[in-house]
Amino acid sequence: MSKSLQAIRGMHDILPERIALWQHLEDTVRDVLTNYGYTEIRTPLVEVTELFKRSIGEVTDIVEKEMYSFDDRNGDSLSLRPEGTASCVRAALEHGLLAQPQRLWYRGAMFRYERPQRGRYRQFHQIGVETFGLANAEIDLELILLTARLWRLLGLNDFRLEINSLGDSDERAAYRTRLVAYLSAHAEQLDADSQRRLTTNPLRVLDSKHPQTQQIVAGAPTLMDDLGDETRQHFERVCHGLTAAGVNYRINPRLVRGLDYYNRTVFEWITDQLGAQGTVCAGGRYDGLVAQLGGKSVPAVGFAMGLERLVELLELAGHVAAPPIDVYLVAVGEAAQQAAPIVAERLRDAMPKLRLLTHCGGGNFKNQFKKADKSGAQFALVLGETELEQGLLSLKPLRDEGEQQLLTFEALATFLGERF
RNA sequence: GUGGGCGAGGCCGAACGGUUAGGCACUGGAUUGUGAUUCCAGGUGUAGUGGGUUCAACUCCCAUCGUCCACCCCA
Repeated sequence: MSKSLQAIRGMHDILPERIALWQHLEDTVRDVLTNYGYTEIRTPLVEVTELFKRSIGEVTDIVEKEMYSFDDRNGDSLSLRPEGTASCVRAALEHGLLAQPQRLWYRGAMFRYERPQRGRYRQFHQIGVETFGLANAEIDLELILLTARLWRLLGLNDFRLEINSLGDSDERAAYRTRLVAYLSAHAEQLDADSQRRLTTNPLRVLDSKHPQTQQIVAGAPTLMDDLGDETRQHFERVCHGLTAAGVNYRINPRLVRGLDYYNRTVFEWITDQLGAQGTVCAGGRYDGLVAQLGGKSVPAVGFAMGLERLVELLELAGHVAAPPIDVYLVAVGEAAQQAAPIVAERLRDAMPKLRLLTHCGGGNFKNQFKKADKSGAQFALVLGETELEQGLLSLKPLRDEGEQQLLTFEALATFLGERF
């Protein structure tokens, strides 16, 4: 058990008992996105390392110490993708998708070499959405409203929405200077991590969890004061739209995102039910990234959600979507066992929607009925010597009262057809 | 990378320095062609691994591996 082969630390199997939950989540998200006019894009799991360095930021933790990077056989440095936006932008650029506005989404595994803990894994799964060529606040709003709808459909209502504006790059630079000045004046009261970030990434000091640092931060200047008219109006339009749509939100002036490419609107959906990793969906605007990766300047907004975290919430909420089957075909005796798959095919032809499980592997009646019961099937369909001789099938209800009846195939198809 | 908790059968799990409770699940039987209830019987553990202390270790100590939680970071 302990010394046998096992999955890599932080990478987990998703077992059959849990798969219904995953599929429910994935299907719901896909349907919502499709209905909003978004199309899926699929990109490779591996990209040249350079792509992530240039998009996420060379000095971010993700790039500095969390990427699974390796040299290809020809010496190129490649990396497993730690997030989806960079690949999406790369693909859009490469295939000339950016001449028009695009609404794209993707799903799949991401990889980060972090210490695993609740809600955080080395291989984890995201569904992300990226829009290109849309500069107005309305698209920021659409994305947030879309996620709000998604939570409603999933029955997840314990989230809070936090939003902020990071301004444009020059505004942020001005703010950064003011912030560094303020924090430097209190440098000796900051925790060690925050002192270090003072030089590397001062904005991140804002969301430090250290109590004493938080006290200092509480008195810090806020970015809002440095926003110009245009940026401010953009943000206000998003806020007003949320209000008009009846979506509650909280402006959190200390909300900054960990990836360098964000500007203007940033938002996070947060829950308190998952311990320390409470962010379930997060994103924002990144108008500079496309140009940064070599394209023309194209505005962009996107977000990503963490599926492991959402699945855990669905589970906590009591969603147990085990897929029951409709009919379990019991076949006892050599001849019946051989005939069963053929009969099953005829049933499937007649009722394409029927969820029919054929018993395979022998066993007596008692044995097979036990399995029929366990399967959750509504009915057991019996094919034994008697049925075979008479060319009939027995149908027995397993979930409610009712007699077992001997039916012709046609009568059976009619009966089941009315139900499934 | 830092700090802490935890490792017993397929799963969960009590107690205890002196030959490992119990529950669930599983298998067979009571029922020869009929499940879920009930009753009876049964199998599965060198207690993650290695070392130490002890007359004696699942229990105490150390190491190692794994896992979980938190910091960091982030979905």
